[in-house]
Amino acid sequence: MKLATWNVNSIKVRLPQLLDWLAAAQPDVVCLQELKSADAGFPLAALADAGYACAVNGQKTYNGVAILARSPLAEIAMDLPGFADEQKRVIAAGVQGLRVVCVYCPNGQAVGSEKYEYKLRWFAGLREYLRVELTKHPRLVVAGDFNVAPEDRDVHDPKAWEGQVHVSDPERAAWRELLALGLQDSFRLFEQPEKIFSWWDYRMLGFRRNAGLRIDHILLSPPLAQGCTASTIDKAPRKLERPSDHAPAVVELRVG
DNA sequence: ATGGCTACGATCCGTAGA
Repeated sequence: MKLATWNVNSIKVRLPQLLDWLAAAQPDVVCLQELKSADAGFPLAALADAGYACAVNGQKTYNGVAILARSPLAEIAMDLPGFADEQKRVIAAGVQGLRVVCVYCPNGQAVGSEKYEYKLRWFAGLREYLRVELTKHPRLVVAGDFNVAPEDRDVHDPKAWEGQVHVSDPERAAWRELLALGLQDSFRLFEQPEKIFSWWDYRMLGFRRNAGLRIDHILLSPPLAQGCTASTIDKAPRKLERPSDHAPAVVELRVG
């Protein structure tokens, strides 16, 4: 099974690129973030024509997440239970014997800001949610835009980014608390080339200079990590005209 | 020089992303 996550930065603008990418990459399951669309504006029909069922937790202008799958989606759940939040950042579903949680973690804006404090509270809520999910679903995938670069090797210029939002110690500690639940960063299950990133700033020729961060991740519970045969980032869509600023992260899983 | 793009929803600029 091929499972992917992609922050598309507007489903409306990116739909043609998404359809092309689905046809080329042939993923079985795709987690999408930053739809920037209400449920009513989500292109269900176009994706059905492409062979995908969809579970959507949409929001106008900001946020919004969805799971696409070539097999039926079951037990769809929205948001973090017990964490009051207007922002649509989480959707989960059962698919092909897996539990898939799609997340769009807060950006945090700047260390010390109100949004940064919200980000840290949100991660605590996510951790508690995933702790419970793992007890119910041993075969768990958590995929999405985490807005955290876990280590300095996930940052193009660690010196320039030192202490900044996305790399600060409290954010990285929140990330490590997710791993402490027993989840594994699929990307680091394998030997990887240096300077592989999933996001590049639109400004300053970020992509051309490979001035990026690895902030889009696919976490796997132990039984799934054991059956993971590849974890990569597909830079191809980032090279197109009018791209998302994020590239898809992709895993190959052996599933029973 | 703390900016530089891009998307959105409001106008002809502000908010947000990362």
